[in-house]
Formats: sequence, C-alpha cells, structure tokens
Amino acid sequence: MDYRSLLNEKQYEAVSTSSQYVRVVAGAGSGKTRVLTYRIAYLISEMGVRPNQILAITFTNKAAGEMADRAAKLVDEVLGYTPRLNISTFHAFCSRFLRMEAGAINFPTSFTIYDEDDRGKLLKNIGVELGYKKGDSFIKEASQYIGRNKTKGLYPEDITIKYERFPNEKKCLEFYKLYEQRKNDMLAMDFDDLMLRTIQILEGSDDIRRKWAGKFDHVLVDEFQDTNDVQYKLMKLLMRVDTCLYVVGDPDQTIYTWRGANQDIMLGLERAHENVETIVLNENYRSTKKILDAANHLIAHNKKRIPKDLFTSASDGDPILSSCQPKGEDEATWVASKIAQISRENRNEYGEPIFNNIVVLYRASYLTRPFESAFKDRQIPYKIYGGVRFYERMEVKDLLAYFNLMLNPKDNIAFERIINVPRRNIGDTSVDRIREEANQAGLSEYEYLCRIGEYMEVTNIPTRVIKKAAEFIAIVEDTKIKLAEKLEVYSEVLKKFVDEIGYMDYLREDEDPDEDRIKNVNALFDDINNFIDKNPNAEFQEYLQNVALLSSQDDISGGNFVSLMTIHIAKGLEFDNVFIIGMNQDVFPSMRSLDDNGRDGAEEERRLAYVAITRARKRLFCSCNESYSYITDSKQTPSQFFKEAEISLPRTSYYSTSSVWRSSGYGNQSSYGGSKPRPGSSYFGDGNAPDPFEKPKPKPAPVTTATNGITDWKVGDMVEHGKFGKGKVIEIISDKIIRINFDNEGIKTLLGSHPMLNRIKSEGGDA
DNA sequence: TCCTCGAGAATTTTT
DNA sequence: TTCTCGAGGA
Repeated sequence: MDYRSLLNEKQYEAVSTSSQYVRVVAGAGSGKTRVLTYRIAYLISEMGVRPNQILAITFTNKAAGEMADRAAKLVDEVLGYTPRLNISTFHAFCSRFLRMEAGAINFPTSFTIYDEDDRGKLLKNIGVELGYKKGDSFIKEASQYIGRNKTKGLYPEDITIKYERFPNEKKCLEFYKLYEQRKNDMLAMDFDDLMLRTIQILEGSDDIRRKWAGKFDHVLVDEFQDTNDVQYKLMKLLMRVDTCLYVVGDPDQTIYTWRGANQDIMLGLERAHENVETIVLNENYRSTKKILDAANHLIAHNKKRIPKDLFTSASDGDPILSSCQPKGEDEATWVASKIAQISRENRNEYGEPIFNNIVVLYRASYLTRPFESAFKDRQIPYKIYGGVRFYERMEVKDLLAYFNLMLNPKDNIAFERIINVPRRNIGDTSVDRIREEANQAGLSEYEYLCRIGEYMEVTNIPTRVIKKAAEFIAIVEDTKIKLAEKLEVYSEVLKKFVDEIGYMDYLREDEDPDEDRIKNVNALFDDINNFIDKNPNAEFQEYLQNVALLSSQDDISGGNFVSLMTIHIAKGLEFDNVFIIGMNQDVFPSMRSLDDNGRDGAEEERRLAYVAITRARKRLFCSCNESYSYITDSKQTPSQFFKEAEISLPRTSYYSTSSVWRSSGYGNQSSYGGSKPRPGSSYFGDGNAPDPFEKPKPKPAPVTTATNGITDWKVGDMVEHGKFGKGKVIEIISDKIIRINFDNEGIKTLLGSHPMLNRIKSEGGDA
C-alpha cells in the first residue's frame, strides 16, 4: 500500500516513524483517527509486527470497534488476511483481564459490574443502614468522597486520617469501608474497581505482570489528553523497557478533568521517557475557515496551553449564525426553523429531507426539553443520546437484574430491584427485614430466602412473603439449570422465564403509550442472540459484563434524524451542521464548574466550547435565551463565549434591555431564517396530531452469519442433535432461531448454528 | 402494602 | 418546571 499518497506529509511522518516513544499532538479535525488507524496497519504491513502484539486503547467502545474495522480492512488490502486486533477501552480491557486473572486476589472471575445507578442504590442502602434518611445530604457527601478517592486510586486501607480536613471526613471513611465491604460480599465491582483491581493484580504478582507485559510490543492510546493518573499507571504496568508507546491527543480538548483527566501526563511525557518524538498535526480538514477562526479566537483566551493555531486551506464558508431569543421555547423555535430549512435544501435521492447531518449540542441534558416539543411540532425527527440509554431503560434493567441474579445470587442490588417487580406484595418493610436477617445470617438476600427453612425459628418475615418468594425462587432455579445445560437458545430460555414470572403481563398492564417497553424487551433478546451468535464460546456472564460497559456513544447508529447530545458525548464526532444551544452565562460556562474550580474550571469550560465548535464541518449556529433562571434568580444573559469566539449576537429580542452585543459582523444575521419565529406557536398541526416520526428504536445489530453450523434451515429438514437425538424442523423463527420437534424430547427452540446440530436430510432431498 | 397527594428541592459533564 | 420523598388513608 502506498501510505505516502494516502496521507499528507505530517500524517505520513506520524504513521511511519520508528521512534520508541511518540506523541502526536493532533488538533481538532486534523485526521487524528486516520493517523492512528493507519499506524496500526503500518506496523503490521510494513514493520512486520504481529497483530496480537499491538494493544490500542480508545475512549469509547464504538471508537474501538470502528478503529478495529478500518485497520483490519487496511491490513487485509495489503496482506490478504483480516487480523484480530486488541482495541478496546481501558475499562473493557480490564474487564477482560479480570475475567482471566481475578483469582489472583481471590475474586471470582464471574464478578458483576455495577454501573452508576447500581452504585447509587448501594450507597443509599448503606446510608439507611447507618441510620441516615434516604435523602440525607451526608449520603451525597460520602458518595462524592468515595468517588474522589477512587479516581485517585485510593482504597479505604490506603487512607489514614490524622486530623479531619473537613467536618465529616472520618464518617466518610467509615462509609467508604462499608461500601467496599458490601460490594465485595456481593462479588461486584464498580467502574473504578475494574481499573484498580487490575493494577493491584499486576503490582502484586511479577509472574502475571511479566506475562501481560510480554504480550504487547506496541501500546497505542487515543484521546491521550483525557487519560487520568490511574489509567496511566495501568499503562505503564503493561509496558516493558522496550515496549513502544504511541499516544495521540489534543490538550485543547481535555474535557474530563472532573473525572481525573490530567493533561500534564501528555504535556510532560518527555519527563517520563527519554527521546520522545513529538509530531504536531495542525492542518484542519474538517471545518470552514470561519468556523475555525471562531474556535481559534476562543481557545486563545486560555492561559494554560501550548499555543497551536489550527489552519485550513478551506474556503470561508457560510457565516456563523447566532440568536438570542426571549424564552427557551423561542430559542427552540429558531433552531427548529433553521433545521427545517437545512433539511429542505438537502434531500436524498427520493426527494426526502435529510436530517442526519445535523446535531444539536448542549452543556447539560435538562436544556433539551423545549427542543423536543419544538421538533415534535414541526415533525422533525430527532434522537437524544445520553439521556436514558437503551440499557438503562427500566424494563431492560429489570431483566438484566434478573439475569445477573441468576449468575450471581449474591447480588443484593439486583435482588432488591426485582423482588417486587412484578408485584409480589413484598414491600419495603419486608425487604428491610430480609436485608437485616440475611446480614445477620451472613448470607446474601437471595441465598437467605433460599435457605429460609433453616431459619424458621428466628425469622420475622411473614409466611405470605416466604411463600411468594419460594415460588419465585423455584422459577429462577429451574431456569438456571436450563441455562447451564446450554442446549436451548439462551434467549428462548430467558424469554420463557420472563413469561413465567409474569413480567410481560406486568408490562402490558402498565401500558404507557409513549414507551415501547415490550419492543425494548424484544430488542434485548435480539441483542442477546446477536452476542451469542458473534461469540459462540462466550459465557453469558460476558454479555452482562459487556453491557455494563457500554456508553452513550455506543448506541449512536445511523438513521435519518437530528441528533441531540451533550458536548461530552460529541467528542470525536463531526457533523455538517452544528447547533450549540443554551449558550447562556452560568449555564455554559457552567456556574458550578466556575465555583468549584475557579480559573481551571473556566478554562475547561472553554475547551468544551472549543470541542463543540470544532465538531462543525460546514455551518455553525449558536443560540441563547433570556428567560428567567431558577438558579441565579434573575434573567439569563448571553455567554461570554460569544465575545471570546468573536461571534456577533444580533439583537433579535424585543424584551432585551441590556444587549451589549454588536449587531453587525458576519453578514446579515436574520436573512437566513426567513420569517421571524412566532413565540408560542408552531407551524404545523395543533400539537395533538399523532407524531408521524416514531422515536427511532435501538436498531438490532446487523445480522451476522454464524461462524460455524448451518444457517439455511428449511421447514421439514431432518436433524440430528448430539443430545436430543433425531427430529424435524417445524418452524423458522428468525434467520438464526429454529424450532425442532424431536422424536424423544418434544419441541425445542434452538440456535440454528448450534454445533451439536446436524442436518441429516434436507427438505425434499439429501443433505 | 399500595396509592395519592402536597410540599419542597434542585438543575453538569460519564467510562 | 419537574422530580422525589414522606405522610396519611384505603
């Protein structure tokens, strides 16, 4: 492959360097991902590195998947085979590591991963256990204390308090201890544990460390500016003296310091290693000149940075449009009218308006509300990312909790989530009692109920509850046996289970026209099928662990709709048309960030705005409003970022009293949108009309053909199963799942590609 | 145990 | 403006 012709000079230099330590400072839109992808391909195709000697770390699972696909394709073009690449997030890497090595710290490899929601519940339980009320502010304080220490890599045993640095420090530490203890009892890990336990194991055993550091000759890290100290430590543990390190990032895009990101790691890399080669990519291929100018102007206000102006040879492009409207609804109307116009100008081959090159970005999720209704009124299809994600939906979480409980009976959080869902008349009081007694017996809540017979003398749990619980346990245990046999399709066993416990009926009763709960449940089963299909040898446990690690960006899939997301989620993405909304002082930059972290906070907010602006390829729109703020108890004012980015803000508001903004600047601001939006009214319909644009559903992952086994089943095929014997195909449920009537075993639902399944005679002829 | 209602609080970003 | 919590009644 002619790498030289596919890359510009700097990019080629970065891709082909042979230095051991390389730092690529890549400005927004300079082809950062391209460089990393080509680097991986180059290592394999030109430098003879074996694919499994490379470890690449990205920020999201989605980025990992894309990079793996693209690099694999490149290698395939040159060498004619598709390599298996180790590309994942830090967390996913650790999860895989722990599945193999957790035994070293006496932890089972079938641990459960707790997400933020589970973690919050556990913390609340502990708070109540310690005698605080549910909403007590101390629980919040302790939770933050725990979070802070974990991002620093400190477990309770690493902390000693000589004198309290703040009033409740000792109490917080006690809380932290209890949290860790309870979590360990339940064989669970939170996100931080994944990293910290991995480090613990690597530090604790030379053998294991040698084994893992021996695997990788090349470690590559994307978005390196957002690496935190714990992640960096882990990286170093995975490296030998001769391991090559290749990091790519942009210090101006550090937006995760609140999660421990430390841009000094990137800036000070030469202090850690000798002979670091630094390559700067500052030609932007993404945005128009006007957009880039705004970004450069803005970021120049930051004091703590290495000056690095992006340049482009692109044309000026359209002017940046801005607007300040009286109310949030008016701002939404303004945006909606612009979107309607853009989509009218961009039509696909069938003449339908195109929405998928449009994104609406904001600082905080609560800002989306008026926009949702404005889009609905105007029949603009949209999808919100990072709100409630698919895997966080109530019904999906319920089912995952059931499944988790099956694999890990010690998981009290899962147990408490579902013991009364659907209603079994086991209320809070009973659950409290179960928790208390289980604690005393030294068992998990589920285990305690399983063995309640041994405790009949002492228990205070009403017999009514015990009876109900016993029914429930019977179904769970029965399903566990079926799952362990692995003979029937996983999802089918689970489906039966879900029916048996009456969950589907419960969903149907509780029908909420806005929520497609039942469809979501089916989508979950599809998802499980897909996973098992793609990873035929994987344990179901792995699916559950994977699911917990998925992030908001991961379910970003194509479709013709406007995307709405926070700027944090938008990191790494790009769109033709970008709207930045809610650009009000104290909202963006956020007052809280300024309060908490002073000037550093302000600089991070500015970097965030920089990220937002540089997402845009062709057109940029910035808006704010002057509505009343509950936070400051006063009217809102435009963000300082307008001035700093030198984006002029026209006086469109007739309520405006304090407009200090220039009304001239880049062209005629109001000509673009046509007529002035009418506050409070919509252009289409009466608001009661049915929404013709269904909210897009999570798309089932693309159908993959099974790696082994038969996929082209037909009704009437005769089969032989390694365990069930002979039978006949009676129904094709989907392209993967079939129903077979076995001579001796009756009707079973199976995965068509199941290795135990063989066709002995095809319908109408020999196999 | 569950449901309803009213008061009150709270609005950041996420692997 | 919207969600959460707790009290009180069925």
